[in-house]
Amino acid sequence: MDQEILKKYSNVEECPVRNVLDRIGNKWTLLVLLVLEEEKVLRFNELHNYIVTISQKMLSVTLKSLEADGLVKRTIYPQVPPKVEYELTERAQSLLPHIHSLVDWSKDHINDIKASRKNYELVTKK
Amino acid sequence: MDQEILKKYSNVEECPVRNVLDRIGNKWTLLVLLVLEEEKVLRFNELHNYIVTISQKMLSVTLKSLEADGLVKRTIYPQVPPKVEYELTERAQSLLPHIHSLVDWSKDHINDIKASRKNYELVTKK
DNA sequence: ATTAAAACTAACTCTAAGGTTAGTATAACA
DNA sequence: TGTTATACTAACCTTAGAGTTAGTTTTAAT
Repeated sequence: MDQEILKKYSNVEECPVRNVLDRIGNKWTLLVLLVLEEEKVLRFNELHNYIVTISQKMLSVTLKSLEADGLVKRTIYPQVPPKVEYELTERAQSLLPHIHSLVDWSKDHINDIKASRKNYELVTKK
Repeated sequence: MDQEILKKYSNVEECPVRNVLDRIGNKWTLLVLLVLEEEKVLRFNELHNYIVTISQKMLSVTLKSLEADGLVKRTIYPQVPPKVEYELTERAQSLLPHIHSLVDWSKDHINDIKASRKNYELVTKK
C-alpha cells in the first residue's frame, strides 16, 4: 500500500469502504436490512413492530439514508391515513451475501472474542 | 425472523454481529487492519507514519481494542527507548477475507451509490 | 364535534466517539 | 549538561449520533 493511496483513503470522502461502512456501521441499518430481507415488504409501523426498541425518529433517519443510497425502495400510496411501503432494491440484494458472511463470522467467533476481552481485562487489571 | 430472536438481537450486548461491527465500524479500525495485513509487523510510530491523519490517542485506543479482541498481537521489547511491535493474529486473518469482500463490493458500487445520493438530494430538494 | 389512524417532523437533550495539547519515563548520545 | 528517541497517557474540549416528547396532516368513522 503506497503512501498516496493511504493518504487518499484516510480521507472519508474519497474512501469507498468508509463511505459504505459509515452507513452499515451505525446502530440500526443492519437490522433494518435483515428484517426487510426476511419480510420482503413492510410499512413503517410494521417495521417498527419488528424492531420495537428503535425510536420513530431513528427508524425514519435510517430508512431515509438507505433510500438515499438506493438500497431501499419507498412507495407511497396516496391515501389518508397514509400508506408507505419499504422493500430492498437489487443493489441491497447484491450487498447482503457479503453482510451475511460477516454475520456468520461474527457468530462463529463471538465466544472467543468475548473470552479474549475478559482475559484482556484481567491482564490489564481494571 | 421471530419476535424473540429480534428482541434479543436488538440488544447490543447479546448480538454477535453488533459486537463485531461496533468495532469494525469505527473510524480507524479497518484501516489499521488493512495496513497491518499488508506490512505484517509494525511499530507504533511506523503505523502512525502510514496513517498520518490519525491522532496518537486514537491509534492507541484502536490498537488496544484490537488487542482486547484478539485480533492484534502486541510485543514489547524491554529497551529504552521502548520498542513495541504489532501484528495480526490468526483470528484477524480469518476475518480479512470477509472484510475484503465488503471492500470490493464498496469499490464496485460506490459510484452508483454516490449518484443515488445526489439524485436523492435533488428529488427531496435541499 | 370529536376522535382515530399512519407516517412522519421539530426541537430539544444526552452521550460517547473522536480530537488536541501537554506531559511522562529512561538511557544513550552530542 | 542538555537533547533525543519511543510509546504512550491524562485532562480537556468538540461534535455527531442517538434518544425523548410533542405535534402535524387529512379524511373517515362515531
